[in-house]
Amino acid sequence: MKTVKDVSEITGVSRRTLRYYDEIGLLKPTELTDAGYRLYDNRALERLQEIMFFKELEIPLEDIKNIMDNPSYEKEQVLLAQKTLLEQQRNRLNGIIELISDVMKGINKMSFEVFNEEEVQKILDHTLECMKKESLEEQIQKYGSIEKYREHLASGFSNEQAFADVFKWYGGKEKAMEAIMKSTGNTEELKQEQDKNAEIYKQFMTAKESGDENAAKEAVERLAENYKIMFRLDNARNILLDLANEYLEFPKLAEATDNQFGIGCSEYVAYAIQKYYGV
Amino acid sequence: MKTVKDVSEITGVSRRTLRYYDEIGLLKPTELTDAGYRLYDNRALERLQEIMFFKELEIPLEDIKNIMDNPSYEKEQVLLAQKTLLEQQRNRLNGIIELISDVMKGINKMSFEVFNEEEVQKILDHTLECMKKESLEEQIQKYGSIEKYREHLASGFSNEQAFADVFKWYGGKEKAMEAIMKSTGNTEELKQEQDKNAEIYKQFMTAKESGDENAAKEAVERLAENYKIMFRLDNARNILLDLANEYLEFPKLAEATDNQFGIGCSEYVAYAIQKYYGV
DNA sequence: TCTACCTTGACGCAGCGTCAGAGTAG
DNA sequence: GCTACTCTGACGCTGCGTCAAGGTAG
Repeated sequence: MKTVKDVSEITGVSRRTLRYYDEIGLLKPTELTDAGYRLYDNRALERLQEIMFFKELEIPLEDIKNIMDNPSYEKEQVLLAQKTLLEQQRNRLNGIIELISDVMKGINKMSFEVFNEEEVQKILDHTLECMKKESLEEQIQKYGSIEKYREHLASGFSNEQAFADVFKWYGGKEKAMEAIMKSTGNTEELKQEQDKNAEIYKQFMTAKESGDENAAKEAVERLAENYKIMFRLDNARNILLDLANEYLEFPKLAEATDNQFGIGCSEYVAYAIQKYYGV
Repeated sequence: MKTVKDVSEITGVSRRTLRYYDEIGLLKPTELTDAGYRLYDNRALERLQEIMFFKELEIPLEDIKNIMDNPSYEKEQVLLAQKTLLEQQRNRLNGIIELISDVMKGINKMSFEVFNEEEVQKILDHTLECMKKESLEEQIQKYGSIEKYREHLASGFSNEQAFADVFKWYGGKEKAMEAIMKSTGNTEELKQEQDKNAEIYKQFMTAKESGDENAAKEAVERLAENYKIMFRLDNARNILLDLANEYLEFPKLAEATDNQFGIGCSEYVAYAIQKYYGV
């Protein structure tokens, strides 16, 4: 029979932990002395070893208790579930690590303010200037007048949620400004990336049909690269995660995509993105 | 000015969270009404966005507060530290994921008991039988008699800590028994793996001198493979981590290794292992 | 009697979720 | 006066670390 100190020294588990495991009924001492001292035999030690093993796998104590007290509780199933969970966590960490790396590359440009009135006007001026005449006239027809159209654009910029998103994607005002100024105009250039996007979506559908998870993973990586180029982003994680949410929450957007690339496409892409980033 | 509900809806941050951030002084409302209602302006929203950004990077709220309230607190430094931390966590997860995979392959053999007296005798018999005559006689000379030597071996098996370790490495009695029975005998075969081990240690030293972290990582992987073969293990994570601990805690073992492969070798190997598994 | 053990109880940690009970804006 | 908001407690969660005050084994 071993006292708490013995057990603690043999196994490296702290006395407090032994007390706690007794409290929650995970590891009861074999026997109690008259004075209430906890005594453990070898069987208890073995049980403790098994507990430590499962604990290393980051399995919650409550689950460990179930696994061990309930033989019918299939260990294999628990292990598989835990593995999946940990893989997800790892993917999430990978996404965050990449995000940090990308942010650090442009750290000196970080500035966390949002556009003011003047800046919005500047962006609008630039946008309208850069628009080709035909498409501008089209919009004017649609909105009645250039002022109305300008108002419409401005409303997009005063939408609080949009601000929040822009902030999230670009990590700051300066960068967003810069990116917008650069991108409002070169519709020609954008065409290329849009074509590439379509190609990537086809890759998603191929992956979907063959059930090739690795191909889906690669497609997400390519999509991220393309988004970085298209939107002048340092990192595409946030914008892709938002895209996934939109696909899942707004049927209209999902429908449009599905019409173009096949039914279930948007949903598949959304889940692939979420899986890749571990959310 | 926005109420808590407004802010919550715009940013997706819960009301309770806003209250908590007020409590800990991370985000104070811009103003309080006479009735004590919290009101936030756009600047507060911007600050909240920045908070959310850092929170996504898993940076503790206390650190976020420091970063934001103290401009001298170098963001770059914090980000780098956080990145390192997350990489470490990821490595740990990778190690555990691999451990689970390997355990699941042999899940049907899992049985969490430790050797009993009879089994120990069986192992000892087998060991002595398999020993070559010369080396056996050598040991008899050393210990005085075969009984003394047998006792010495048995003492190794009744060492509680040794039990705990064996359990940890093999994940169960059955597997450990099997492995021991198989391995006590073929000293010839073992020689090969020992040579390979020496080669791997040389690779560690090369990596050490050139500062090539990737080479060190590969060496750890090779070492793990070799240990799996040498000790008939399903997974080498635990035994390597124990090895690293021993190198760092017992100078005698470290010295022996250093004498063979160069000064600082054991320490380097130990840290490489720990880094690889993220501990 | 001294010392090295042992006991229980209770607070603290991080970051909120989730009630409850009571006041307030429109 | 109704409803939808707001407020401030206060407990709960996980897995222990870390005192504190007091009993016990040898």
